[in-house]
Amino acid sequence: MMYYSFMIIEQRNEDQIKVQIFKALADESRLEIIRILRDQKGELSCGEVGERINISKSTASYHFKTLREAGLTSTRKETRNKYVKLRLDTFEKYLPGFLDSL
Amino acid sequence: MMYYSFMIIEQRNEDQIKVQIFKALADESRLEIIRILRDQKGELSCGEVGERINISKSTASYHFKTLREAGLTSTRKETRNKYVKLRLDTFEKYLPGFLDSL
DNA sequence: TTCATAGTTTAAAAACTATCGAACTAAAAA
DNA sequence: TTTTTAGTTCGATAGTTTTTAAACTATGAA
Repeated sequence: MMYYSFMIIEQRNEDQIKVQIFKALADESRLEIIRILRDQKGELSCGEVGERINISKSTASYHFKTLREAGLTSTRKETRNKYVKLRLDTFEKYLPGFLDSL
Repeated sequence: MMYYSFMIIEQRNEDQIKVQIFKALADESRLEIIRILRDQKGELSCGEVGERINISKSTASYHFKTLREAGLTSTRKETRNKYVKLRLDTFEKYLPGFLDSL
């Protein structure tokens, strides 16, 4: 029997993924961001979203990172802007029906 | 126009309720507790649940309080024990489909 | 009454989270 | 080339969360 180092690199398990998602959702500013993105039915730049909820740009950036790392949003960079949208696949998989009730 | 003091007691709004629920769900021990209670399809005492996931009784008590205050569980005291069960109404209202996928 | 059991509360430490301004980076506009 | 714009990163700070041991409460058993 051979042991490979990659064997002990424990894969992030499903509960840890869920915990990360719930942490990302457990903040009023981020719920607002999600609601804005849902209603927009498309992409918005980080700046446009940040403006609407009145937080500093560094705080906004922090929230976008939190959402992105939880797999709840994806971003696309175009010229100077960064466009954010919801990852509907993640919402569907882990929180079916949630977006409609938000 | 008359003003009543209760008018300015701002009602805990829906987002705050959701944030509290997501905070309660954002912990591996509590996800385990919820899974145990779901599979039990009935009540268990706090002690019985705590034993199954190997945490100290004060930590267990803290987690039960967190879940209860988020409206995710209810408890009934009988003799020396306190029996916990899920509040399916809350799960249905805020997280339809979640329990099945947990 | 005394002892044991089940659970809560408290206090404190350690880890984590949210926020902001300032400095920074990269790309577009002048 | 220089300046402006959009966003990220850093450092500091204030507040929150998780955990444990110890003290406490309430109930049932001996």
